[in-house]
Amino acid sequence: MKSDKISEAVVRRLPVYLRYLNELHHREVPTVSSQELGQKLDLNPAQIRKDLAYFGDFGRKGIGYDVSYLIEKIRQILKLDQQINVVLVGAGNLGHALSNYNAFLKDNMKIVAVFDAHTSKVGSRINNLTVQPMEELTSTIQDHGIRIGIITVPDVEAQNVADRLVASGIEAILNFAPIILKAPPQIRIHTADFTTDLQSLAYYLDNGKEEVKDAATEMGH
Amino acid sequence: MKSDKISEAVVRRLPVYLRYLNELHHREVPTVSSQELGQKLDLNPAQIRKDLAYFGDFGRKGIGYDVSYLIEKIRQILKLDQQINVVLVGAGNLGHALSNYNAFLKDNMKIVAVFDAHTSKVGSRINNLTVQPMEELTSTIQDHGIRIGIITVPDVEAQNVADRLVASGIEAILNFAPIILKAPPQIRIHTADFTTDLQSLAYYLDNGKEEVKDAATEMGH
DNA sequence: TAGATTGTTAATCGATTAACAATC
DNA sequence: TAGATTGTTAATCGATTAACAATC
Repeated sequence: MKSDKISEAVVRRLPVYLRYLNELHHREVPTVSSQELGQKLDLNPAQIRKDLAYFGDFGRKGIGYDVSYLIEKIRQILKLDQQINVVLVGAGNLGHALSNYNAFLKDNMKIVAVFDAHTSKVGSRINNLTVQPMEELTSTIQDHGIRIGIITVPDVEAQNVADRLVASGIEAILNFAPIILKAPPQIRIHTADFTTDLQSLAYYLDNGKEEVKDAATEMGH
Repeated sequence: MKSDKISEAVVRRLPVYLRYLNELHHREVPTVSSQELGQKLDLNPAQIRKDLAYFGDFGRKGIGYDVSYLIEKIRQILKLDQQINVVLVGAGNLGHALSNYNAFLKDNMKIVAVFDAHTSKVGSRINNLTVQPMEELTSTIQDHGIRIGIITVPDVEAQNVADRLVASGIEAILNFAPIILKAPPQIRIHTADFTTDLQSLAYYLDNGKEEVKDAATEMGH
């Protein structure tokens, strides 16, 4: 166990582990090896062991990892052992879709407020939350101890919304607007930009179309 | 110019460059340096030059890059100089939200068909497309020459949908279900999983809360 | 005990950054 | 010409993987 600087790549894999561990737990599987995890998650077993070892000695030699115990530990590491309140800004289609994922975010993250700058949206109900006007942003964030903001507004408004979230004391932002947000360095920003995802996929389309059939032998399922 | 193996990291930056270049073009800026690009996109200028140099000598020493020319080149590299048809499977909230992004995907990617397994959804209109039943999946993909599939179904259905997309001749998949899909290696899969994004953000929340104020000096805006 | 599997070190691999000659 | 900026090589940095002693 060492707690130097954990790389973002490691941190991003933890929720992936957690998700599959939850599935195992649901199936009442008591233990799992890095081998099995690696196979299921398309990762190198050594990498998984190393990732986990950054945070503690969670496994048992010859046995593997106790599923329930590892779930508990990863949830602690990710701070999902406490409720984390989230605010969503932008009550459009995407914001609407995300607010429905509260069920998914069961691990103690919860969207507790929704905001929109447009009066046409304010007051409408989204998934038993009432869309609030931007004027109430700061007070709501502070009153509810909201720590994470999700931005689902059009790109031209995104930086302004980010600035307001930061000014209101938010600590991290998940940004769905296709723009690079600027913020103070202590604010963590993840950008979820599926236009970028989709366009980079296009690169891998095979225009040649020749030797595609040969490669089809090794099926990974 | 070398065309060995381009790493995925490089490919994923290209759409980011393209997006900002489009903005510059819109503002009628004629040329841009790697320096300026780096500043705006939070990337090292040397990295940008290197990324672009994989594909050709697009810049001019002492001048920088011609915006229009670079846009043209990147679109060619990403294969966005041709129309790429996309199918979306899963007409729930998220699918609905994404189908509205057709405007965003202006660079010649187009969602041309939407499918759902549930009879309650089939026949309804989404963004002037009619939701089709799964039985028509293969024929529609083949008739429209659809090459990319977007999966927005619940996680338990995702692998099955992926298998059917692959069997229908799709070449790449953008997966929004929180699951690791298995597919033959020649099928490119990108997973856009915002529960993972959000949970990894939680890690960076500062529970100490002490020296936050000091770090707030260097504002990146 | 024998087999399995961890935690960790060392080796490898790959990606980022610095530096600079070439040149617009 | 002098200043700016590319393309590219070399140096650095970091992440992944292999290997194996420790041990359940």
